[in-house]
Amino acid sequence: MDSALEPPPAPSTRGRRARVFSGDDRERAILATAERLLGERPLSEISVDQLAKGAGISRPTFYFYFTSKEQVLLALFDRVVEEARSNRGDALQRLAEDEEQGWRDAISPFCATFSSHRAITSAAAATQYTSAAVRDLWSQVMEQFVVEVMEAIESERRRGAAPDGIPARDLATVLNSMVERSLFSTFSGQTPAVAEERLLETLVSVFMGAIYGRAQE
Amino acid sequence: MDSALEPPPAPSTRGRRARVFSGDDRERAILATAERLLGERPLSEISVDQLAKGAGISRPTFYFYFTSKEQVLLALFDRVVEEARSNRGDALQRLAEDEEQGWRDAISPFCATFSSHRAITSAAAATQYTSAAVRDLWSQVMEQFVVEVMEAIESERRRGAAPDGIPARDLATVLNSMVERSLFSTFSGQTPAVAEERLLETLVSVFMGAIYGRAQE
DNA sequence: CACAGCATTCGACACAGTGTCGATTAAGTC
DNA sequence: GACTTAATCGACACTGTGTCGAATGCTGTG
Repeated sequence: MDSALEPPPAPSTRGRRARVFSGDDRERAILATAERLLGERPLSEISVDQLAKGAGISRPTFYFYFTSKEQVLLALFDRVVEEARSNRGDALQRLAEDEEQGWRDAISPFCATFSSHRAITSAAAATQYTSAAVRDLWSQVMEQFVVEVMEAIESERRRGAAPDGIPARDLATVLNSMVERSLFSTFSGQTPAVAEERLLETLVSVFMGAIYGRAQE
Repeated sequence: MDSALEPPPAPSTRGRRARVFSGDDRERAILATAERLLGERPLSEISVDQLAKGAGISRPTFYFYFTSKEQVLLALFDRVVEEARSNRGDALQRLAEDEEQGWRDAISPFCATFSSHRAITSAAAATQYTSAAVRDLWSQVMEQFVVEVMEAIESERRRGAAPDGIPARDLATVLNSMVERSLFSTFSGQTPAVAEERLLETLVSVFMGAIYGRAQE
């Protein structure tokens, strides 16, 4: 089972491609192969040839669909990012009801998305250092989370629930860095790392202390 | 200015070069070249040939000194780690006098070391994903810091200065992840990142809140 | 001083991976 | 049936890695 697709998919009639495989099929096969292989080894140890073979095409044909293997990862990661965005909910809008539960509900879907696509997210985190395109997408995603957390902190301070302190943007940034790095450590089995089942509670605890806890009085 | 060391006597271009440098000189020249080039671009964009040329030797000769370019980074990083260890001081032993100042003094040398060797530490952080040897050394270093922070937290809890809560080891781990990732973001100029001059205060503030701050009572 | 042995050096090779070009095929269009 | 276009791949040029074996000079011994 080297090929991700076997011969006869129903000759669906969309468009004008009743070829053996349509271009879309091939593109999906490449993406599926990449996701499978990323579960086994990092992108740096996966060659374009292996992606092509896995999708049942030759190496030059791969370049008909993607300009590099990094672009494949980018496409996969893009889908994960979309999923994360649609899952994120409005927990941060309901902090006034129950602060701790609100933060937990805000962080949780982030963890869940990372967890269920750990091969892709881990690869994306690692490939930041190699590919500018991946780095840009990653930092755009992080920027969005930082802004959301920052606004939530400011809102909590305005309503008097959280004390003033260091700039909300700075606080949101380091907390976000903590979540990012901790998720990566835990889900890629590094040492030291927090056990998966305690990670969410640990992160929520630091958020609570950092945002609401008044340092030594 | 390609060669890190110029041969004092001008030997004939052709044929074997006269032995003007000892092996130690050459090894140092390779390390110096690597450090210089890492200031300009990541390790993945530096070839063995460029390291060799920079040290005034041919590519095969490079392999007489190091088995790969990752080993060069490992040697550089090892020296930084030693420096960090010798600079770390005993601030965590003096938390009882002034908690906030104690944590600041404990985190500060860590920041300083990272800062003054940012090319090497950034490269080491990035190369974790490529090289198992670098990853092992890095996680060994992180493990040491986590243990020190964990013991300090436990000590603060014992003396009643900090409330009990989540396991000290877990707390120490995520705080360490935060420091690591924040330093990396800031010193490699990523977005989002905290400005260098506010980073230490921001980190200390989160430490104080997470360790001493009682979440909502 | 000769010469053996060791440290050091590099040319040349084999190999793996990347990215491109041009020719070729087959599907759909007119 | 000729034309167009999406899709395909063989072959090539190139970059980088790691190894081998043959030089070359230095150092110490007799």
